Amino acid sequence: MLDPHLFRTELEFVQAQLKRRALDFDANFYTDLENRRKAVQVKTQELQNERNLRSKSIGQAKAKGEDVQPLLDQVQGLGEQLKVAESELAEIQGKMQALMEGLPNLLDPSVPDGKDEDDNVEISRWGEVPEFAFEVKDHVDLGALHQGMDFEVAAKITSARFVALKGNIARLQRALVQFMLDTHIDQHGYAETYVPYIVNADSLYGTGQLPKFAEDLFKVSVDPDLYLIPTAEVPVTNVVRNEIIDNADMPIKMVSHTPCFRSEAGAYGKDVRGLIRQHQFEKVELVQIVRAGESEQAHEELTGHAENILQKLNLPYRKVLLCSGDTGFSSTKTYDLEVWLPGQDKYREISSCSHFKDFQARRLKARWRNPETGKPELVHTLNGSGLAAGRTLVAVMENYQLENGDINIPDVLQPYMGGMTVLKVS
RNA sequence: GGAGAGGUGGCUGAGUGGCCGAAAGCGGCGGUCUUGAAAACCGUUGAGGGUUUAUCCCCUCCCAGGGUUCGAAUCCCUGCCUCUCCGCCA
Repeated sequence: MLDPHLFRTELEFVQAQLKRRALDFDANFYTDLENRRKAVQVKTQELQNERNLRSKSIGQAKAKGEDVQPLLDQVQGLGEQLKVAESELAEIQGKMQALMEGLPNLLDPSVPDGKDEDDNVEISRWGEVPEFAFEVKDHVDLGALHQGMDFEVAAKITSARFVALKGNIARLQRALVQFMLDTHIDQHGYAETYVPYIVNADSLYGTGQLPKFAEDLFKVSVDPDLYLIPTAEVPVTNVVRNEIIDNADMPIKMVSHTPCFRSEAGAYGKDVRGLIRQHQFEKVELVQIVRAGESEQAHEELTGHAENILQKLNLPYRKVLLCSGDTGFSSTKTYDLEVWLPGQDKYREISSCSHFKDFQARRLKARWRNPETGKPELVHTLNGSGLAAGRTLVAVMENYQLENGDINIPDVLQPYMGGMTVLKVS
């Protein structure tokens, strides 16, 4: 949610900024609503004040043993007036709320204008794209060769866009997760966090998935409304919902490994082969809750933490700054990390690191107490994949493959694989 | 699943219709004292919003949502959550 104060003081600026999102914000509609809100709110509060004063005098008169009937006669009808005013106010506020919560975050000035992913800006590249002296296999063929990746059996168990992993391939994914967690905990200073995988609507509202993106979610219960998490961002960031955090506890850095569930509505026909786009996948997520002045630097650092995983795995990747048209609803600025996939002969997203400023915090009512002012202030939130484990598994398999289909195990993963150095095709 | 007890400020906890945004204690902040610190003492200390240049003033909030009433933390209804005991279970 955007700062309502900004709308009142710098409406043209907001309008111009939303235009970068290809959003035509109707300022007249807003101004109209806002003027009505102001008038009705003032009127309502005046009536409330009058009611309070009169009620108080009735109380005092009664205490003195006076006859209160004349006073009671005076308040005749006031309750009805107030009821009308209050419901009118509630209606206007509801409309205002609906308008505001549908608006995306304003983009950071450094975000380039553009229409879609083709206009994203490459910031850097790391690593050598491997040259193979043989025809490379993609992870689907490699997985089949190792009898470790079975899409048919998954489809039988549930439906399309799921996978069953077996044997060393399953273990390799687990090794990746353990390695990522240990690195973020021991080297990057994150606190391991275990959270529920089913969340309520308030939590999804807080991070911005609801009310706009309900169709992307798996709903598992109607009463109460509960959903499978699309990312650990939701439960982990909601740790601080409705909290006022002590200065001493800031900044908060949490890392969590969870499965993620996405309905992928509207993605039919995209990435139908393999592990790239599934309804369920494993991800290690980094979340930071920081002071306003620290968030930009935190964003760079957090992205660096995700990059460090790729570097330790020696996987070639590039860092991309998303353009205005590709930046997510809640984000003010997002870096994507794209790993090289030999099976596709291109870079594919493996991590998305976003900075939300106070956009989520305002929805979450997540604040910290600034010791300088003694007052609560909205925190800034950030998150990023560190990394998507399923896609990392794909990247390792494809980049580390040998001609006969064997897969070398990256050095850093070998301790997690019982000392194995290579996965042999049996 | 059955029975009972509860949800009040940063925390503990009093408050059963008006004098309550709310006692007391703890914690925090400021001060006195002290070379400094501790202790002691004094003062101060919830959040959100409206109006305003600002002060002032006003409104809302005692788990959430409804209701009763001139007036609700307090009474009624619904929901959610927590705790205790029993049963069951990993």
